Amino acid sequence: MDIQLKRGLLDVCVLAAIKNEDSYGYKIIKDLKPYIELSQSTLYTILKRLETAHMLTVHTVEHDGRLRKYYHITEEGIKRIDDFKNEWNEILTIYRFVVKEDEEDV
Amino acid sequence: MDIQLKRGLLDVCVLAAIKNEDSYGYKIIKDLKPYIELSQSTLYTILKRLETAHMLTVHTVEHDGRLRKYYHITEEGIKRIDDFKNEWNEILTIYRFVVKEDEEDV
DNA sequence: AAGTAATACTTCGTGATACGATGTATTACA
DNA sequence: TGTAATACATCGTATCACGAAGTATTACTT
Repeated sequence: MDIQLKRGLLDVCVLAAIKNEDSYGYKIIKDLKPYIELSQSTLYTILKRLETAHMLTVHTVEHDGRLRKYYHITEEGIKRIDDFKNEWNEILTIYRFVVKEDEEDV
Repeated sequence: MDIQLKRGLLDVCVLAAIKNEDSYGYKIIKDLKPYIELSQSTLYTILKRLETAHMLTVHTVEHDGRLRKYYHITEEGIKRIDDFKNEWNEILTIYRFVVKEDEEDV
């Protein structure tokens, strides 16, 4: 998929991935794989960004002798998903414009 | 609207705006305004990028004593719109994932 | 006649971002 | 013994949207 189209979707996808259950980096990548592929460097960049924006909190848990960083969504993170759902209507309007122009002469 | 969400849509919108009739910068901005707002600096950056990518061609026409640069879509530009329409299904899948996760506990 | 809005294109600088490359470290399995 | 899987971190880079500022003409308003 076009890189540019992914932008704007990535943050929300990550938030959606941790919304119902706290999760950690490696699992998030695997969970999202069927929908959107993202590399580790991309994911950790996003997680750090979302943490700075207070959309999630982090807590470290020991698991099988190694550390895992679990990410927990905050109220602001939930609001971010809501905002996205509202913005979706604008996206749809734009999509319809493109299709309309495209089919005008078919 | 979220800046990131606009990315990926911008290029295609501009191409859609010139698809049925050659147009020029100032008019493109006005035509797109109801759907997506973009500044002059943004638009001209996009037009230059699309020209470099051979998705459109430029020809200058004198109009009322001043020069106007008309943009004409190419086959590749038309293909770009087609590609976008295909990618739209992936976007929809992602959208549905976000909504599904979001409504799981409602 | 003077001033302002609209038309029309250009360039510069900047912050945000996705991602490849690379590194570290442990566990599981062949 | 080796390799894949698990798990997180950092650096550098190219791309990009956009504000700011500039240039120049036409059209209107006062």
